[in-house]
Amino acid sequence: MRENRSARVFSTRLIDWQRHHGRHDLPWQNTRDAYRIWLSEIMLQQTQVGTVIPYYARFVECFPTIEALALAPLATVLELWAGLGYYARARNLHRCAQAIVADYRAEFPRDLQSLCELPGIGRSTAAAISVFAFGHRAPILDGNVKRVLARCFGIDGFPGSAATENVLWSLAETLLPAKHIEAYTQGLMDLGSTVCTRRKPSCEACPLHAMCIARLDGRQAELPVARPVKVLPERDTTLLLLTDGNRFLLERRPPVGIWGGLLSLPEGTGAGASEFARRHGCRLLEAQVLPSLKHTFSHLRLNILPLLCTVKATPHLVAEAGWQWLEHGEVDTAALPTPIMRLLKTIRKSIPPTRD
DNA sequence: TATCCGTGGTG
DNA sequence: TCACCAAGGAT
Repeated sequence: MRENRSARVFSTRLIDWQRHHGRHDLPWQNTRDAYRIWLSEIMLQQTQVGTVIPYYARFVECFPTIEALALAPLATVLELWAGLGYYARARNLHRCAQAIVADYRAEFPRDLQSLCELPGIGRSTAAAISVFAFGHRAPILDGNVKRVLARCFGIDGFPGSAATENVLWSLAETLLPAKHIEAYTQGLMDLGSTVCTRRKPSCEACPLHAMCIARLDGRQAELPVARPVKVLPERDTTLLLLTDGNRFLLERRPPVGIWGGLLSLPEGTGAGASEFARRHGCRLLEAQVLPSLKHTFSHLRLNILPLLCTVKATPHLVAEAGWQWLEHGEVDTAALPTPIMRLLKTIRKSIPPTRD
């Protein structure tokens, strides 16, 4: 009974706050187009709004409908996704579009269970689509919501742990209002990203401040409980950067794993550079060790040691399957991971174009 | 179930 | 420079 009243206060204040202070003009708002809502939700997974906006615009322009996306080659999808990270999302996006076209006549299923079974759509994303596209009652639980709930209800425990996450899901379910589910759901995310921020939350502007346990106890800085610290493993890798002055030699990465499906530079050793060049129809002219660059993933610190190999390519050389000679001018639009993209752009500037 | 998956913002 | 993490999902 008390729980119900608390839930009503929570949702009522949040909905009212969202109407006056929430975000209403993001590119994927003010539509019930499930395709666009889905696309935005996938891009927004672990990714901030400001980063997503330009990618979302390019996708909508290039693929106005889910059929257009389903019909596109995966390589094209990856090119547009390059730089956004978590590339499994792009592969799942493409597979999901094809599944919806093939199995659902290009219309998104309207029930939560069917949505959850589609590639790349988990419980929270399925709920967001249900709410914003269909107006259905379903709880989301992203990083913003976890933070708001952990503070407001004083939930101890790291939200990434299964036990704490279960508590948060139950809470999210309990709090759902009977009406205005869209404003409620959007309000939860807006509050988390603009008021109940990770550091220095603006509690004076919060519609929940009177009932927020973290604020009442002065524990805003301690909740939600931070991830347990662990040292990231570190790895060195030598990347071979073959160029004949006009082109770079790129390798298609395996479909799963780091940078899955993208083009990248082949791993190798300095000692094998000459043999490597010969195997690709080139003669090694000069090898130059470039300054190393560090790249931190969510689970790994990679120390990249680039080896610039200037080669003489045989005329009309064609790359083998899985390999690709990329013209210097094609670098900007290729499906390259960000550090490789940056590296190639840097090198390109320092290499005078050669003529045959 | 804990780990694997990118990148950029922020202080 | 560095830690921490953001509209999470798959395995």
